[in-house]
Amino acid sequence: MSKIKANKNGTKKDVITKKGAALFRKKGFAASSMRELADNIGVEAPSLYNHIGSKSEILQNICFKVANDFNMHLDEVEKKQENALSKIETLIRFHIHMMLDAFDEVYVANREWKQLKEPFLNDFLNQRKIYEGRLVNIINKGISAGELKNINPHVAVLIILSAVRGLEFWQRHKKNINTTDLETDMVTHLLNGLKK
Amino acid sequence: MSKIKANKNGTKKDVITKKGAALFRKKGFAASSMRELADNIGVEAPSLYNHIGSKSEILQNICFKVANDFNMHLDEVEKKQENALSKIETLIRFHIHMMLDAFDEVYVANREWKQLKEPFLNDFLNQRKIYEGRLVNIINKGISAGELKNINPHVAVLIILSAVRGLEFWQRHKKNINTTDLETDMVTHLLNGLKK
DNA sequence: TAAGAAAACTAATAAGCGTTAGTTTTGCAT
DNA sequence: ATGCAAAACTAACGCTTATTAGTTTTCTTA
Repeated sequence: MSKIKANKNGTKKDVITKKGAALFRKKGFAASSMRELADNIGVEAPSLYNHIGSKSEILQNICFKVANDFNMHLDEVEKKQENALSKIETLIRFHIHMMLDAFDEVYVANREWKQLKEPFLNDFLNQRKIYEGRLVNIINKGISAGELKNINPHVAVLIILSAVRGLEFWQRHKKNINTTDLETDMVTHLLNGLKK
Repeated sequence: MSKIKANKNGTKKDVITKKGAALFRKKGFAASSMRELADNIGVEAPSLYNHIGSKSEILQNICFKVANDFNMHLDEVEKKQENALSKIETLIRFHIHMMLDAFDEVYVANREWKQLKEPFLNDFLNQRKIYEGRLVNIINKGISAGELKNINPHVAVLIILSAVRGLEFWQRHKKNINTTDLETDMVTHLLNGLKK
């Protein structure tokens, strides 16, 4: 068959996307070449075009897959009949897990979305704006219900998202800190900052 | 004289560095071209080479200027005869001010250092490692002195640096939140997380 | 005002880029 | 075994890139 291995868990396109995410994280999208990506896969650059349409399309697939994962999870959380604090905890834990489990993809979606072309750039930014708006809503409801401190919900979202994004540095400190410890530390610290 | 304006506060090289930081922040280093940078300054691309050696040198100047500012400030803080908590507060405030006052430069140093060439890449990473080590030391002393909670100092540094870096999103939310309010909010929140 | 230096310009180069065209190889189904 | 489709290959295109060479303009200074 082909040289690009397509195991049961993914098509060849998936392999390219995965390797692309790893490369783009290491070197940045613009500084990565199709030739280098192909080399990492063990194939010549033009062969990639049997499976993908363009370099930009790889970035699109990465960014929108990540965005979709977060959106879908938020859908579920919103449906639940829980108080705001529980919802926020669930969301924080999901963010942490995404960061640890799909590190390359989340990292690229966070830092390389600028390189998306229109109309995808606009679409992506819009989705993120909406996502953050939904988070703000949850916090607002928590404040109204007397669950949370009367803080600026935008600031709260900013702090939470920033803290979780800090896990981008994770690789550098892996040796010094235990993973599950960090998760619980982070959750409790962030939640304590919100609780009334 | 020349078309590149050199006012009393900066040489022409400084102008190029400043405009470079702005461009690299907006589009990323690798996705920025010398032609576009020259265009932003109002000059042809080859003219830039009367003032700088290479594109890469611009990035080096940005990154090491930022690193130097942080290192020199930390030198001063370490000299002071203060408790750990005060030192940390001073440092947090400095980070926030750097982020707000030299936004483009700090942003680029934070996100585009990967594009540095050797030996500068190694040098930069080394400096950052040492800087973080010194922060860890301050926190460790605070713990020993009974000033701070007995937390993992690496986690503490991670959280502080991440939170401050979150100000990268600042531009998007400027309308919603007051600047000085944010600073005090951030300082108190971060310090409360450390205090015993 | 003339001389010299600083800094702009135009033109060009070599290298690398994403991508296409055309061909050959590979692997599966009959 | 044979035929077909998928996917690899080589070669090459047109474009953009950072940068250099050589020349002209601009400003400073005496």
